Amino acid sequence: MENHTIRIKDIAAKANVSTGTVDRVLHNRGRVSEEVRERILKIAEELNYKPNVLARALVSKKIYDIAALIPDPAADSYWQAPKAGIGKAVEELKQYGIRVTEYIFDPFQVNSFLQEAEKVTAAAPDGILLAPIFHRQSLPFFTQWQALAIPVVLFNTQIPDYQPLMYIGQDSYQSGFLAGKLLHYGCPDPATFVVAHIEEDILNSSHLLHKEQGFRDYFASQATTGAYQVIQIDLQSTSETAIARQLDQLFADVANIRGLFVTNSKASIVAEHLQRRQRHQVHLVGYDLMEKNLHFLNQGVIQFLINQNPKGQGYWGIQGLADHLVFQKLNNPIKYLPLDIITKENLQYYIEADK
Amino acid sequence: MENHTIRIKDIAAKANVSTGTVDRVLHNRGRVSEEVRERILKIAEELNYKPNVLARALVSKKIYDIAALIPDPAADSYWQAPKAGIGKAVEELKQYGIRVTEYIFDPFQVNSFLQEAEKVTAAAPDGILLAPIFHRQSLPFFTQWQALAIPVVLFNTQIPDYQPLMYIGQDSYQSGFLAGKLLHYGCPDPATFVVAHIEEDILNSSHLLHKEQGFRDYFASQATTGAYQVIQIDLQSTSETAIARQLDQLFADVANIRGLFVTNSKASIVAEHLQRRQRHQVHLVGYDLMEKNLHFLNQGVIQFLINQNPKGQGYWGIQGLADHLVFQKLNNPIKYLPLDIITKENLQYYIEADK
DNA sequence: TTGTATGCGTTATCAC
DNA sequence: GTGATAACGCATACAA
Repeated sequence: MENHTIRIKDIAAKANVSTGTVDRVLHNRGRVSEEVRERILKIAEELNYKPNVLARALVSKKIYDIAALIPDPAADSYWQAPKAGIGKAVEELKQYGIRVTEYIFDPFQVNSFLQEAEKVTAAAPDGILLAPIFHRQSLPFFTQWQALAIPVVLFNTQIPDYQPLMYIGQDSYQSGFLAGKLLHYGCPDPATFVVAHIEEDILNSSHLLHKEQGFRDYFASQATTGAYQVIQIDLQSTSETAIARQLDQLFADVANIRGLFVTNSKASIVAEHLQRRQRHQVHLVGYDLMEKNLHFLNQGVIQFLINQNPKGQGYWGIQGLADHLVFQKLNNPIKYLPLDIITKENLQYYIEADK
Repeated sequence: MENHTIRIKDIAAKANVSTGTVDRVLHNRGRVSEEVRERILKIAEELNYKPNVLARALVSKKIYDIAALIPDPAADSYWQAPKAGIGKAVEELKQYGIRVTEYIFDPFQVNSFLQEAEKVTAAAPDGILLAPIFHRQSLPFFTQWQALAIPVVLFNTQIPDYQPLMYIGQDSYQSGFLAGKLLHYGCPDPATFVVAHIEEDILNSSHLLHKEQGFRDYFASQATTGAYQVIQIDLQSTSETAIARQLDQLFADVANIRGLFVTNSKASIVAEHLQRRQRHQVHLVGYDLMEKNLHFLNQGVIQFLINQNPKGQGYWGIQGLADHLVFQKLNNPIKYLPLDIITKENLQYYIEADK
């Protein structure tokens, strides 16, 4: 009864060669006769050899440098969470030689992104984690990095027509679909629902359009179709009260609005307005556990938040890169994180959740 | 610039002793003069020494035997998931010397539990993971195992007045509270809501009573209190159609029932009845992603399921034991898993979720 | 009471 | 082309 896990030594013995030779074929370093090579490969296969990761990490002095190209949390606090997730992954993986250098850009300054991306290229890291919020501007870098054979993991925003090593994030379309369900369930009677985009460059943000499409399709898919109307509004805060004015106008123009769906993490801006105008009959669904959102969730102004699990996105992004670089494990190229439904009553278990 | 992580050798050099001596004080094996002992401890502290887990696991031939005392999935398929979670954790931890032996008991046979628990005691494992669904019968074993200094981790069911190494599971009370919210949000008008316990020995299952209490308290906490009535029903299926009869009786006796809350994983039993009787206006909330439940979730008969994350419970249970046994890491004694809200539209991301 | 030597499985550097 | 062999950091049997 062979109980012990089989090691390089075992396959060396079985093949009548030394461990050095086995190692050379297992790592494709050549300098091995074809005949021996095939024999060893076959035996390794038969014995179902699995390298001991611990021993490998212990002996390997190789440091894997990963560049994390992420927006500045100081400019938009949403990005605190992915940063925290990255930190958590680093903590777990540093003993395996994973190092992460962060390149922080201003999410409102394209130039800042371009600068930092250039730095990343110059640093020639072993892997790149990136939130490609500037769609168009990201594309040339992808081709650069591809040419340099640097694996890239994307999170937060999916980029059509580009296949990274991995994408980590949510299915935007389905999350909009879910938002439709949540508003509909709380208001089954015929009504008008509003999709609100806030302070976004919509045309450069296809994922927000996917959310809107999912939302519209939910209502279109209901049997009693026609009873629901979905309209869209694009809120830009050029001045302090600009958004308030736009919303007042909306409610003046459109009758029977019973629900609003905010497609990014800024539902609190709408919530504040609803509360001030005492529009208790209007339900509100948004994204992300931002402090301000939580305030209005607890007040009952926001009914549900869909958690994009931003911390998990950072965490799994680094993990995915590590799987590729050190563990040679291949993952599914798309990792959709769950669409967590957060309400006042289950919030507490998500704010301290680790992953 | 000292960059490398500090090792036993480093502190040995600094203390002018050998690595063997340092090792002896670090592991409290005695045979070291008090003077040297203190010096070493102080230096280790100063240098912030952290043992290299990899090297330790590599060299240690110690096998940690963990006994998992769990109900038979064949008797109640709910228990498949914790079993799968245990398997996943074992897969990740076996290279650290973690072995798990499963002791499977019939969840409907107290004697079966007693037998298996005795076996566990006889096996004298290094740790125990247990779903204590037989409350009273578990208690004497806890004292036995405590006397033997075997760490115990509980999952699924919290036991009052007993402090295990860790409890993994949900906050039953809060999940009932959440169920109240979900039914109320979908039916804000005055109505009657029913708490249904199915095929359970209620008096021996305090966690179900906690769910009921949370549910009741939700409605009691609403401003418009008095508008909602909450009643309880205990469904026992002595015969094929017994439950159908009880439910028919319920709807005959009580007017204006708009929602049902099933406190265990058997909401599908109620769902089947609601569908047959075409009671579309009655909402249904239950627990767990059982195949039958998913069927009715997709049919729209069940509106929401609260996911107890049973796979995660098994997974984190073993992880918690491993943290204690091999990594010497101390965890919070209570790990409440999130109350995941599952609906048709976000289901897909939970059925294949890994943890 | 203390120090030395050996091995865990893998990698990498040498000689041959 | 191939096979010894030394290291990685830690644990431990044994020698001193």
